[in-house]
Amino acid sequence: MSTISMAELPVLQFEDKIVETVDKNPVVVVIGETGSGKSTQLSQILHRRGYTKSGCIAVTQPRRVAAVTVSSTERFVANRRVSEELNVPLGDEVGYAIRFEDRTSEKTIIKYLTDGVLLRESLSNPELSQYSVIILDEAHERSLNTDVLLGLMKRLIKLRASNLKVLVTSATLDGEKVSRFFSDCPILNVPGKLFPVEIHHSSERPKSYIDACLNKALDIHTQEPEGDVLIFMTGQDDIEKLVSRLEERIQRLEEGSCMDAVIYPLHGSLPPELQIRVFSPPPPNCRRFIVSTNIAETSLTVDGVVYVIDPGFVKQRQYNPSTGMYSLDVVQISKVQANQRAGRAGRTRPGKCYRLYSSVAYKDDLLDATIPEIQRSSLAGSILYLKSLDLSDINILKFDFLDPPSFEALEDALKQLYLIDAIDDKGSITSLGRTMAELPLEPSLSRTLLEANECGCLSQSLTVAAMLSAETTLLISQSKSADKKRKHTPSNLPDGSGLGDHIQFLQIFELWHETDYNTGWCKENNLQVRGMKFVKDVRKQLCQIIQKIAKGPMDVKTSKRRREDQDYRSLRKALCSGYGNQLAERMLRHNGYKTLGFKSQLVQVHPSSVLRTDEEGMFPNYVIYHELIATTRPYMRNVCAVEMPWVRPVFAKLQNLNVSKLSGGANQSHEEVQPENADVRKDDGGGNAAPAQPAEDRDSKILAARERYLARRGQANK
DNA sequence: GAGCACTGC
Repeated sequence: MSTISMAELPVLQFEDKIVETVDKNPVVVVIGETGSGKSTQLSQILHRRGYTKSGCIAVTQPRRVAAVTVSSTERFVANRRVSEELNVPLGDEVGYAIRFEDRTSEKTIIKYLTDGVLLRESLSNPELSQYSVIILDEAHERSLNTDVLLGLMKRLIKLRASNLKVLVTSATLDGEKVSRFFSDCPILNVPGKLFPVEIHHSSERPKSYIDACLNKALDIHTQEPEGDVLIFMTGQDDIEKLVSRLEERIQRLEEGSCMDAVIYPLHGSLPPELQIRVFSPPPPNCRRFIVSTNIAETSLTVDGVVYVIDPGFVKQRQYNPSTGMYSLDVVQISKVQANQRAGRAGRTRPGKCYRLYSSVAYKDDLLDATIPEIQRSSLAGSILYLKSLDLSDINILKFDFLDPPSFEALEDALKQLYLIDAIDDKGSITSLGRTMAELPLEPSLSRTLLEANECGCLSQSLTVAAMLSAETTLLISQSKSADKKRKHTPSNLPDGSGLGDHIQFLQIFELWHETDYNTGWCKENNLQVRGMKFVKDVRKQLCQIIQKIAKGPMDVKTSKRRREDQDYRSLRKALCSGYGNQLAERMLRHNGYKTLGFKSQLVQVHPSSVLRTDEEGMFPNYVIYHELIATTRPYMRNVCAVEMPWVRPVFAKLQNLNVSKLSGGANQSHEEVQPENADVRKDDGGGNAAPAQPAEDRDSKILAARERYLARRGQANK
């Protein structure tokens, strides 16, 4: 609940300046710190000044409000506030659209939406002609979708120069860069409403972060006046360790020597009822310690925090396109993140932030901004999306990104798309690819769905795709101690008939379906109710889209498994069409696997898998995997037993792969794949953009990979 | 006995 009245919002003092700048320029960067009111006021200012006469105003956000915090009518904080201030019912003049929920009407003139939803709209209306203004809010968070949108906006303002205004809100540290991207457009600075935060740096890095956090927390508790403490850790493990040690040390403090304390862990896999504890105020004369992952950096705002302890690390997922493997690494945070964390101490009154690193380290070691997601992800989905837009004036490899992904990452995406028939051997999108782009799924799953439709197991594949979309949010996480207790009470959940995790996902959902989607059943089986409901929603949405594509009813009904397909052969075959490039072959005498994709690697089945071994203790000869993830070792996560002949068609395509053709021309040289307008961005100073590889190097790599593949294929055929 | 940070169409 905000206590700042409208008149106090800093952004309003700049109204004339903002309107004048927007009038004269197609794109404006707005640097507005927390509390400036930019999310709620920019749209209203432009509405007041007539910008809604020719269309509506879109305000995009990278995410909706965390599901645990809100009632069903507050998907965006800003959204509710704007409708109140304009004194109109939500969903009329002011509406919102998120996945599964469109609360807009013909009357809507200001529309809040996630950037993913705007991308979907753009698919059916590439010029986004209904909008006169598009505000990309929180663009500094640089989500994958925001980056795609930034590129599309740059293009769109050329096409709609006369009737479109774009506003991009950003952080202090990278506003210049965004401005350069948009041909040096003006930057407006709007101050925030945060209270001052005193920053204390350590003189050196501690040997143990947990110890250092522990000591700092106790110092605060014994020496500083009241106010809650927020501590940023990298993951559940460290959080649990710190929480238990902090509890122990605080108990040992002399009674009456300081106020009471409560300690709350906070991370995404915590059940909602434990997450919301941090929103209820503490009892009187009691200090709260919140030991949290990054979730408290942007997603959840905890009121009452006065002290922040920031060790300077975060766990980050990144994709390596040359191996097709994800890794989850602990990395240093960026300056933007460090400032965001510090700001969490100044929301209600002046605060303090203790950084467990030196000011020199802040200045010299930390990157200005976090490496954008687009440089850390597999791009198959985004590339397929862009291809389906039919931007005839641009080559996909020249698409103008604020931070271009590496050539390797683009090439990897093209190869993946080719192998699942989404693009042809010249790199043009196929009709299959167009259909795949309509589905809100990663391309490999879209492909599986379409194949399953041909094989008569569409319904099952819809379930698997939906379950995989929610997967990580399904199981309620157990702390280590609870895990030990559970060992003797084995799960009643089906085991995938030993065929692997995909099949288990299918069986779980079918069982839930038989209970008529009973929430008690979820709890009994240690499944997150929210996660399972999400699966149901995704499945429903996929059904609707599939039926729309097919222009008629399809067999999408969830049903008990049919007698004639006891071993799920059709489904597992269909999976091979989507995941043919993610096939692994077991080693001769042990349970390690080697992958048979572009680059062969030694990997293990993830310990959480339900894949079963045979009488001799061996796993199946071939499996397909959903993803490779390197944690302590390289693992295949979510595997499914398959048979070699099912994958042959994909292998035949691998053999004929000519990647230079896929990327738009056999003679394409290294220079040609630079983005358009490269001149504008030569000195973007980010240094994050990975350089494109020389063409000869690429070709020799591909040749070598092909030889290895042919050698393997010879063996496999024996 | 090893382990998944956080979002989203």
